[in-house]
Amino acid sequence: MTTLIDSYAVQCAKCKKLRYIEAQEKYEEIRSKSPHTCFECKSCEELGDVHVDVDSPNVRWFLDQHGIPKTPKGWKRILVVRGNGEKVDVYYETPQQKKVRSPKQVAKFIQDNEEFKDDVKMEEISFVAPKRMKKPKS
DNA sequence: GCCACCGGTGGC
DNA sequence: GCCACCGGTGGC
Repeated sequence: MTTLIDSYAVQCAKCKKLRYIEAQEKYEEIRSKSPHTCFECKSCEELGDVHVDVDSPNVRWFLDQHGIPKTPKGWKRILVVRGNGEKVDVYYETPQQKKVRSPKQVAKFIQDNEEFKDDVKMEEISFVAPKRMKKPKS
């Protein structure tokens, strides 16, 4: 069974609470601007959405890097959690539903599909994977 | 034959 | 030592 990352949360720069972000697109928007533009809650008074338990048997937590570019229109960024739950593989799906998994393959795709070359730039693609969150050392 | 998935490693 | 990237292959 394939496990995909399909839920996203961000931390408010002010109150430090975590907020779920409904859509991947919205999440990517926030991530692309971070850390230069910090996310803030609409209302810090409201209770946080989630409590991170890195040892939870039900939920896996991965931490994303800042500044990953927004996925180009027509493309999909797919995050597959490996069987052991420790590592995530990043794939992109092209507008033709072809999966690519390295910058080299993206470059080749652009080369082979001249008609799409204006829709995607190498700088808009990042295979940097989120990392499994670990318990902070006490 | 394809491709989802994982292992290994070069480059940092 | 880590991890982005790629090679190889088992299962279909």
